[in-house]
Amino acid sequence: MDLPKTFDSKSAEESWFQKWIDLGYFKADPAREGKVFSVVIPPPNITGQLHLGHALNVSLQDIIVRTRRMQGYNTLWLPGTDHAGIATQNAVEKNLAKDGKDRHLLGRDAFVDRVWQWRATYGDRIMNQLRRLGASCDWSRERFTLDPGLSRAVTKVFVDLYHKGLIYRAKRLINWCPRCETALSDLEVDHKDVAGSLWYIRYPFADGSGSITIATTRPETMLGDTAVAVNPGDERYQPYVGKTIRLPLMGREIKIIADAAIDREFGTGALKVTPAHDPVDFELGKRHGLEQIAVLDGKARMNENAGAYRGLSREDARKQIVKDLEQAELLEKIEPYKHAVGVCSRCDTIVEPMLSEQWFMRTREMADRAIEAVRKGDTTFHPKFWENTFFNWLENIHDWCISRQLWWGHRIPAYRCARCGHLIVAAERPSRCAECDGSDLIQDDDVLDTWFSSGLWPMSTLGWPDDTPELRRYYPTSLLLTGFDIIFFWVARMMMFGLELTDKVPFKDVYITPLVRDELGKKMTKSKGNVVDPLDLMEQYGADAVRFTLAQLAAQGRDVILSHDRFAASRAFANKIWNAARFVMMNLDGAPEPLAKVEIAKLGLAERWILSRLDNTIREVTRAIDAYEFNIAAMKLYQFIWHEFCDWYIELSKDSLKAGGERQVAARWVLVNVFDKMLRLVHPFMPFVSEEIWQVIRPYIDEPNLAAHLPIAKYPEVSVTNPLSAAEDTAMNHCIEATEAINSLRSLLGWHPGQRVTAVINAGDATGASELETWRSYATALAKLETVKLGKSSGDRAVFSHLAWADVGVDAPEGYDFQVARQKLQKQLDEVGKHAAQHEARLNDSRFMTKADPEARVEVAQRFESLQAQRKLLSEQLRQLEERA
RNA sequence: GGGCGGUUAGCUCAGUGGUAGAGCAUCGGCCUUACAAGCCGGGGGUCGCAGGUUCGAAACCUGCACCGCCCA
Repeated sequence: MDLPKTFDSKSAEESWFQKWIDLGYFKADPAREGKVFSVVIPPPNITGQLHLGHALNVSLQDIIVRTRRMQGYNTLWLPGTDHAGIATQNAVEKNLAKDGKDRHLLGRDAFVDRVWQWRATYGDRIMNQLRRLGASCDWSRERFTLDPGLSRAVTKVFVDLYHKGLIYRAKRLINWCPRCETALSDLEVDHKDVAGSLWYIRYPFADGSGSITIATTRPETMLGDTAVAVNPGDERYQPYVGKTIRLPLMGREIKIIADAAIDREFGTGALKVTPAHDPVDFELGKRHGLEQIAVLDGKARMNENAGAYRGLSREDARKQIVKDLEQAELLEKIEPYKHAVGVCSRCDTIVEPMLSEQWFMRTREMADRAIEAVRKGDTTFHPKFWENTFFNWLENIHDWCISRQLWWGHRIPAYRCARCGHLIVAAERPSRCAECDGSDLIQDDDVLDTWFSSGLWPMSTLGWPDDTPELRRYYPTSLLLTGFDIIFFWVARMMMFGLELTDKVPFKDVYITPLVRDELGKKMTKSKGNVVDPLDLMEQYGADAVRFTLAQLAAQGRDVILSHDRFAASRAFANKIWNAARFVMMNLDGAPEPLAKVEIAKLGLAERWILSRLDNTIREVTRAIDAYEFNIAAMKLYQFIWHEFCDWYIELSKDSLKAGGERQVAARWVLVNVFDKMLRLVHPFMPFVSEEIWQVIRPYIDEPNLAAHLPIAKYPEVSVTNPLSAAEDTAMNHCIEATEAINSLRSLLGWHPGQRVTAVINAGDATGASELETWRSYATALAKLETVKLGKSSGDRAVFSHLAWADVGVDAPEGYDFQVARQKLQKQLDEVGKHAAQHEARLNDSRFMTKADPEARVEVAQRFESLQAQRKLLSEQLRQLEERA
């Protein structure tokens, strides 16, 4: 069968993925026997487009899922998306705004219909992009956080936790986004440093006896001030405590109070207190029983409590107030001041701390259980240091504000009686009020935080609260693989919910992926314009190369820094495998299908060597994947396939293939056998190229019940008995070292690469002779030798290279300038001399000789001897070269 | 302000106490019938800095610097 000269990634990607789906290879069957490996995808937003974070995430998940599937596990990888309350609502509102409309114009039901339409159009986009990457999810089980089943779970949890007292309603200072017009949780607020100002404002005493100067970063909130506070230990202000102030611009009388929380160093040491608009002031106000006066409305405009400033935006109000204070000569000074402001993580608008009645979840006990579960090792993080981040957040967690003033999401199952005001929390809308029997029950307008539903994801996607076969079989899941930025949003909340609702951790392992950065090491953000689109990369290099590169770069504990060279190298790697396949196929002309098995004992040294190297690769790749060391697994595969299989075994097989007869039969069998296993190992990393090739190799594979396609082929296992003895292993290593040394000398001596040369090997002991015979033909082929002799120099034209176990010499061509070789040998001698001196120094060091391990002493002594011998030989040869030069 | 991670070849990274490595890039030579997205060979590093522990430190400890991130 003829294969084209280069690998066409596109056609392979298109043809195979659909076929695998059609054949149902990725479908999970809870009824099947066997060990379980289950993963739920961290659900991306339906608003999202595939970015490199997803690509990395999904590539790594797919690598481990495909490996486990091939290893015979009952494997489930469940895909899906979350409804992304704020983000999706924003997207649809933006579209409406284009037509000059807003959601209020449409009304709630019509607007929600619009969002569903939007989802129908765009909601599958990211899932389709994951398919292009080759994600072997069970696509028949795709879930969405607003699916009926998942919504039922959300409602049940809300109702149950409410009745347990873990969910409650309270009036508190919360984070409010005036653009989204909704409450936010602490996590949805980002902190940004801004170059602001510190305004020093004089607050006159009511009795006209003077004034006290306060410093603030937010002069506009002074309209809501209900006190001025100083530290009780601050001598400067002690006499003023208890005095009354007339609040400028408002004329209200407020008191000066003392509180230990006041930082004397900040500003003047006297602070205005605005309990309705500042978290610190809120607490302070509670301690001192201060009035809470809100001066801003939901759009962050000054409200009816703001007197003359009513209707102004907070920005305009600030300007006007500063101006007015200046005019009243109450503004003492303005200093530049850098401070942090909270912004909405969705729309970047500055968040307003607002006094508001919201739903909260009590988190302390749930957080403690989650911490305990990780401490006990029920769930383990990889890399482990992320556990600190997890603990730290949970230890300092506050109650979670879970209500959002949005229309897109799970509406809160709470109903208020219009007649008596009684509150009922129930899964189904009650028909009558339990208190007054009134029938006019109004459901709470608010919806739940999206993370409330995604926190239930590992359970709800498997059918919880019902006791389904899926839940019994696949929960708790084996692994959650996600980015560190999601530790709080998902991991922590899934842990809290999982333990609270099922008494089990939701996943055994948590693998935290690194952050993907651009080639300059910068975080990719839309605003920087440095975002690399994985779809472009796939277009350019192929999905296999993208996957393989991401796996290679995913070293634990490090960020992934992109490098186009790496992608190109991976594409070259795919092509290398492709061409190795062409070689194998070219040599299977006329071979029986399948090939008859050849006994290991009848194989040549090279054949048994490559089988042994294959075993080694299987062992190391399997171990690395088990430890989530994807980069190491990728590296081992690369090393084996390119260097051991292609560079050495394919080259060595050529002779046997030409020879015909039993040697050809044996070489063909080894080629197919190794190639088959190799493709199976590489398949989880590069699913498309491996399948494309495996299909043409497959007819030659002799295996009972051989799978039709790679995704369900058996994962390779290490041979029961090593095909290679220790002595043979040594022999083959000698062969490789000698060949490399000879090639190096050929180059040094200026031989044309095609020219056959004469080499001599001086192994110095009797075993060398018989060993050489086992690999003489290999070295002859790969080092392009005319002859290779054993023993001392063949004459006066040889130049030597020194290996630990032998000297290897190559004859120089006519007219060769021995100065070149001399320089080279001198360099070698310097190197050996340096090392010898280091070893000698140790042996002469009495402290080393008395304190070092006995084995270390012996080792150093032996090495020194060997180095000395090398040094002697090198000097000798240098002397000879000098005679010639 | 508190915490975490990183600093090894031009680039991207391995390397957890005993002779500094890989891939890419670079340089020299090769169109050797699987592959020029290739083959063979070469050059290139005071392992961020300063102390300490140790017979011995790229590795372990302390401090510092720089880069990045998280939390407040």
